[in-house]
Amino acid sequence: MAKAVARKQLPAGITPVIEDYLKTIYFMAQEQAQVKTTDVAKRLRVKPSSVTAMLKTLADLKLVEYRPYYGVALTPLGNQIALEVIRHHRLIELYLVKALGFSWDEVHEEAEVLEHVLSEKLEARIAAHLGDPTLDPHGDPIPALDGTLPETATMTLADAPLRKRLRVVRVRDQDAERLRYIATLGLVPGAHLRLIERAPFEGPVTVRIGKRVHALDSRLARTILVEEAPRHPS
Amino acid sequence: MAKAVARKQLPAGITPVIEDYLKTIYFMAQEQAQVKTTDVAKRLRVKPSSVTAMLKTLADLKLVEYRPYYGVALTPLGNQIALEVIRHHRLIELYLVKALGFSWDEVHEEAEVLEHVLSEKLEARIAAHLGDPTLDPHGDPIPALDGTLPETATMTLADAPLRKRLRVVRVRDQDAERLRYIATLGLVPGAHLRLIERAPFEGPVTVRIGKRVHALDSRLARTILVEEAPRHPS
DNA sequence: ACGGAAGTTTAGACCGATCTAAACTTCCGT
DNA sequence: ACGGAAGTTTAGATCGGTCTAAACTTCCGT
Repeated sequence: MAKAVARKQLPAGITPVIEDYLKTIYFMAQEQAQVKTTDVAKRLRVKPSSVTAMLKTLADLKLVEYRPYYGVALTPLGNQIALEVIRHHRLIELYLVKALGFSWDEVHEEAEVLEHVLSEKLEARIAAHLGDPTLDPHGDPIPALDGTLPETATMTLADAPLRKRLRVVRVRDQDAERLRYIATLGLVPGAHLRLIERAPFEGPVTVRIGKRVHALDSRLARTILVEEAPRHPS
Repeated sequence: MAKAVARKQLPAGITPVIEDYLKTIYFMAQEQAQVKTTDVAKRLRVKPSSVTAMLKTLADLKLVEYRPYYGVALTPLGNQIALEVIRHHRLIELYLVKALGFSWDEVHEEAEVLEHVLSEKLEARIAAHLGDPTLDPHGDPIPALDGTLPETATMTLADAPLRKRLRVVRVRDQDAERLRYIATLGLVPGAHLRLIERAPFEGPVTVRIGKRVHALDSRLARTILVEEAPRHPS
């Protein structure tokens, strides 16, 4: 009982909250050049002043480079920790689906909590049990132990070529409702489809999956990553 | 990200720390009539003054009955929460052994952390996956959802009858080192043995397990619960 | 080139959980 | 029956993480 949560090796005082900040900064850095206080605050649903305070703490711990009024960036150490947490998250998501029958829209929430308390030992057993997987249930790449991140396709359904045979490789969404909707369309990783039509002015996109045809909002289409599929059906 | 950890239904502000206090008080109450501040402090490895502070908090939350200078006892509500946490703990222990190949000496530590973050949904899936088990890997009973606790044998190896055929039903120890030792002796739940001799003055106890004979310290023997085994081998 | 809006940081407070040091109870042995 | 040791509680501090309110920067548009 009581005993402190032992953390692998490096820095001692890494709390779940710190892990969340690092993860957030990590994700935002690959969406925008400058990661700013307010952005972090919005994502984490805290006030900007709280973020400022935490950024100072993180800077003291050498986890981020923080320049007041300008922005923040992860140090190599901060980056490594972010990737470890993301690895935990995605391993857990996949495990819950594969081993315990969760659906892909349920696992994000669970993983959000568990990622912070997964011991190295448990992580290893889970990874082994899954055969050292590289993709989670949404097609998101699972960082390897050495911090390597398998890169995946970058073409979205919103700008894929018409008429070609495509395969869904990744669905970049964590909202349970939308994921359920997307699943009813059959737009899960591995699914094959063709882009029939793209309406102008960021309008909806029409796809055929099997025999069914669906119109998709372009914002939704932009969250679905695809690649050109090799000659003929699965 | 961020989102608060939603707790089932009843009281809102139940933190992991509170859960640990409740669990501790629960266990101590069945070992001794009076649960006193210092005892709790020792078990949780905090100072007595910290315990006093927390007991007041718990009393405000109607989780305990606290009488200064005398002692503390769980209310029905506190008891219920303690049992929920214990259920989590033991389900997790069993799951780690059955599903992920952990050994019985590794699981306590893991469960100690995970018990506080297990969602109701995950608990349900794990319980179902295990077929709604009633005993964890050490033979400790798993509280049912309704708070029912399957009672197990109370006869210890230290005061079991000589020469009779016995079966180990429970090993009341959480120390990894000792558990490993006990396992090498084959004294795991389900094992059969006979008590050969009991040295006087709380001296060691001699047992035969299969063909092997071992002398056990009486304190160790007292942590091993047995029952008389029905006619003939497993 | 400069004034104001938007964004950011500082100052100060709070809460949960812990600590140390000091005061207070309890109770046991004489 | 009472004095002291052991146990317990109070008082006040600290730490992590958050908040509000006020001050300060940045930068854009005129």
